[in-house]
Amino acid sequence: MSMELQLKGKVIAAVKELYGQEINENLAQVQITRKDLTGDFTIVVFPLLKISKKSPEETGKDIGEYIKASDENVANYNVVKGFLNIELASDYWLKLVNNITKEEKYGYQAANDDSPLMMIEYSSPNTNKPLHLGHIRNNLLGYSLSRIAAANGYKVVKTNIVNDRGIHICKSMLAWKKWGNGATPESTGIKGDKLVGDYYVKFDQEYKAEIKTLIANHLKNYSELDEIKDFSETYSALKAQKKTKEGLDDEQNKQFKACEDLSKYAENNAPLILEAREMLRKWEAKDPEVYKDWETMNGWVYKGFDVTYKKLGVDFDKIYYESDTYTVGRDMVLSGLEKDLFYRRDDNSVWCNMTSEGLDEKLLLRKDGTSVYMTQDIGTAKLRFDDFDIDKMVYVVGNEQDYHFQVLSILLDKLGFNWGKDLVHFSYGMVELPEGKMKSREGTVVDADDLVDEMVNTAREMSKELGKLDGYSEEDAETVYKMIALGALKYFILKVDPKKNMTFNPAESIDFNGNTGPFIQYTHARIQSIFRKAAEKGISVAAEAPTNVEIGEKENNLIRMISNFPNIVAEAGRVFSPAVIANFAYDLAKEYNQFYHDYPILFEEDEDKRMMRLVLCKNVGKTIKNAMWLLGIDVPEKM
RNA sequence: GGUCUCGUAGCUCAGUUGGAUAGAGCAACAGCCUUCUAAGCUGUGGGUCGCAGGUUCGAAUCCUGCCGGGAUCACCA
Repeated sequence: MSMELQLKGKVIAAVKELYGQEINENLAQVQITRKDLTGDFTIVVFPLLKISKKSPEETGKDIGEYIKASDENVANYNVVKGFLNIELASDYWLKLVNNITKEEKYGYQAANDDSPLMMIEYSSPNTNKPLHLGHIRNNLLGYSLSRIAAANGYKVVKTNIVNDRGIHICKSMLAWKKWGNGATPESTGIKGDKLVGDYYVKFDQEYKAEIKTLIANHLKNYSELDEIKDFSETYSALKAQKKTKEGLDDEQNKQFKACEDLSKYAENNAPLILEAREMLRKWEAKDPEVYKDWETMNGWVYKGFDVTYKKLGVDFDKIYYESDTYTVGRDMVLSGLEKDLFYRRDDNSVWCNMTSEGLDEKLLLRKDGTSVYMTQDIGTAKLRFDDFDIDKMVYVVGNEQDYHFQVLSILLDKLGFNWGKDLVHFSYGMVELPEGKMKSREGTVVDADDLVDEMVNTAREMSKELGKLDGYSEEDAETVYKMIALGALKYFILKVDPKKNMTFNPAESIDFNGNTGPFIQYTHARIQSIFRKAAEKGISVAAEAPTNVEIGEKENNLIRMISNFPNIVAEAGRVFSPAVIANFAYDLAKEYNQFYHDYPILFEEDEDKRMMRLVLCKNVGKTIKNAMWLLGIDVPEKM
């Protein structure tokens, strides 16, 4: 039982003994003492004043005295302004350290055959463009979550759903057919996912041009727009004004409606989009030529993705492809239709009425019978359910999809999936640039490969300048550069509360000093260096620390922090937040560096103290390593 | 407009079930390497926790209203 719980029990016992009243356990508040005050645990006495009918100071003293007398681990206590600080004996803490030493996987709970299975979906790329910074956040969060879940005793299956079909894929295929002249990754030397992405952009440019022409040609059909000079200027001006408080007057409203109509007409009737839709129909009909091109181009993209995934150090246990799941989804929807869960409109499209759940009506199949996003997710769920005995399903998907998952949860529940109702949408915030959202069509995205490469270059330059890896082979040094670069990037992303939007400024490169991954990695390397030096001096680290020495303030802080690590892991698992782990690792590293600066370790003359500190260092190193593993960050022996 | 979400130092972010004097890093300035790795340590300056009420012994944290940013409400995925 943890000391926190023990103290809680003591407080309850003390109140009963001293004031003759049974209290609810949430009145017995025990927390970790603030760093700037003396003590290890703090009991808040304010909630007890009504019962004690004494001043905060007196109440604190009463309870402090009782606890000190009844627990041999309690060395002393003090009362400050209604807060009772309990000080524990040195040997209590040192025994705790010796227990931690025994656990190599300290902080982790192992899964067994009966453990619940958590499936975590993350990444979910589209095969029409390369991965960017937004995907990086998704991948890093998903990967870290899977490790945190594993450390909390879950069986974990990491999964990926590849959006490999749909109109967006047809767009890049069509552009490549039209303007590609048979270009391949081999012929151009361009990475496959980027090559395909280039044609997606090309499509968009040509499409926009067609829309413009169409609008110009049809402007005369709209009498409301007779007078205007520039269509897009007028339209966006009206849009802007609609958002303001004044809004639009009747005349402007008519114009606005006309703009909307014309714009919609052009978007739906541009030759390119008609061709792309035709291509999608052919694809769904398994037209051999279209299908072959589709396979070829997706093949290029997968090769490109593999490179990026490897670079990021993420992987999957099972990959699903929408091209396999969308028909399953369609069948599910049709069977739901038979059971009257859904309904068909006159135009043949299929819908689900969710107004009783406070939501809208949701389209499940288009009038031409093709699938939409939601249909595919239903099919994917079905296949996963067939493949695995899922207890908990977690979707790592951006917060722009909050509504989608609300709907999906209800649909899956209606369709009889027992985990549908409490599926977890791990909803994370967007990565924004200082000037706003990233837009792939406008070329303002931060490319994943470029970013990692740039970080590795910076890490290499910095290491060489500092000369820390002299004596390492080129290959070994390169491994460390990559470790540091990824450490910086991963920590930078993961330390932020996942549900919040975060800002990334590409102009200011990610730091390697201060509250960063390399700072924590450095701390680990520093600790390992001590053991190398110790070995040189012929000092071996004992299995147990002597418990007969007094520990200092920094040592006490360190022990308290590492002993709290299992609670941190549990908390991170409970709220699905790698940031909790990241902040812990930083605080621990920071505390250790202060200790390192203030206390001699190998130079300590008292042998027992020296040994105690060495054992403590060992455990701090292990805790840092284990914490960073949960973030998917490796720590070096030397840097 | 409806729904959701965020607002903490110049910038990027922490802040536990409500708890003590709201913390880090970056940037700026001033120090510390003839002892275990200076990617480190120490110090200085920097705050109306968006605003106004409310609940409470106690509010950055909970409630209400307002202001501001973002997302979403597609036969795009």
